[in-house]
Amino acid sequence: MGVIKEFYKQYLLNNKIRYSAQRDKILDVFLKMERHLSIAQIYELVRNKYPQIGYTTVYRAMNLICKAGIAEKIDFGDGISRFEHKYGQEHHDHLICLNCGKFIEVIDAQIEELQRQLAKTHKFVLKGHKMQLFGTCCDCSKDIK
Amino acid sequence: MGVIKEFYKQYLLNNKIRYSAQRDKILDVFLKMERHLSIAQIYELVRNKYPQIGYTTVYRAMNLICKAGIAEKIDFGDGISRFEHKYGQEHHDHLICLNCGKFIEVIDAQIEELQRQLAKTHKFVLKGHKMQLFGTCCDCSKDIK
DNA sequence: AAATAAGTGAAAATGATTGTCAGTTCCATT
DNA sequence: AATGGAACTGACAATCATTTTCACTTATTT
Ligand SMILES: [Mn+2]
Ligand SMILES: [Mn+2]
Ligand SMILES: [Zn+2]
Ligand SMILES: [Zn+2]
Repeated sequence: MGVIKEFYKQYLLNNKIRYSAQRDKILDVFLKMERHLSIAQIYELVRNKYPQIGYTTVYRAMNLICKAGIAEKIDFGDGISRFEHKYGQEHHDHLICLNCGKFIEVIDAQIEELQRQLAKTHKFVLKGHKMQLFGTCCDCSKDIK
Repeated sequence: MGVIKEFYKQYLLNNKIRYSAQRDKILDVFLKMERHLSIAQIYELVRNKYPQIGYTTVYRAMNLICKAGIAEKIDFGDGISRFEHKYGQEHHDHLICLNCGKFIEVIDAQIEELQRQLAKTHKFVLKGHKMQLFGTCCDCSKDIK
């Protein structure tokens, strides 16, 4: 059994939440999936393997998985929440292509440090941040030109 | 007549869009208002002065004002769009208090420069960015402690 | 003035997300 | 093993911000 599943079970145990068959299957799907899928896409994957599981249950399970710290809900500003892996992943931000929707995960230690300083300057206790750079990716720049 | 209103009229003229009484009044309200108001709040202000103007018209007018480059729609991730002044304003990002909702407008030249470099590194043609720092503001830190 | 185009506002539609609730499953206690 | 309560499920309804529709009015052009 994977370490993440053990971690999840422990989280549920600590919070007196049951580890149901549905939650197990949805976690499996999430752990195997590509990054940044929407609920609709995750539900589609779930439905292929376990057609009896409902949409609402996927919603609830994903919210639980987020609360446990295994997934993170991300918002690219298009009204659709996407989920990405969080457990054991380092923090990163996103470069998003406005043309094809592709995105690149980026991390810049200098920016992160400057963000901390900026918060300090304004006497904010920093809890997190969101940074998204929008533009045209390398491939799309060629096409457009 | 203010320079912004002239600019708006010119934008509408260039795009063969009429300058209606409603659009005029909604622009007036927007130009006088505080920053970062939602549609519901803008509509409330509009309704006080011009009770005959409908909610839908406010929506449409604000979208136009955005397209003209006079307002900018901002998304703090809570499902509600807010609008801020853009004409003649310098770009800035936001520090947002998770406790009281207050926010501070910030700009950091070093971060902006590093963002440009980061995009360049990944061969992205940068069009814009969104950066929000979340935390607890100075006042709320006191209260919580 | 007539014809055409654009704008308005009330109401309905949309779409993502959350709440409800009757039926089911799980667990601890007898 | 039986039972009673708590948690869970899934279909459906509700919510809420935003967009679309459409009959009607207003402005512009011929
Ligand atoms: Mn990512
Ligand atoms: Mn601002
Ligand atoms: Zn692209
Ligand atoms: Zn605060």
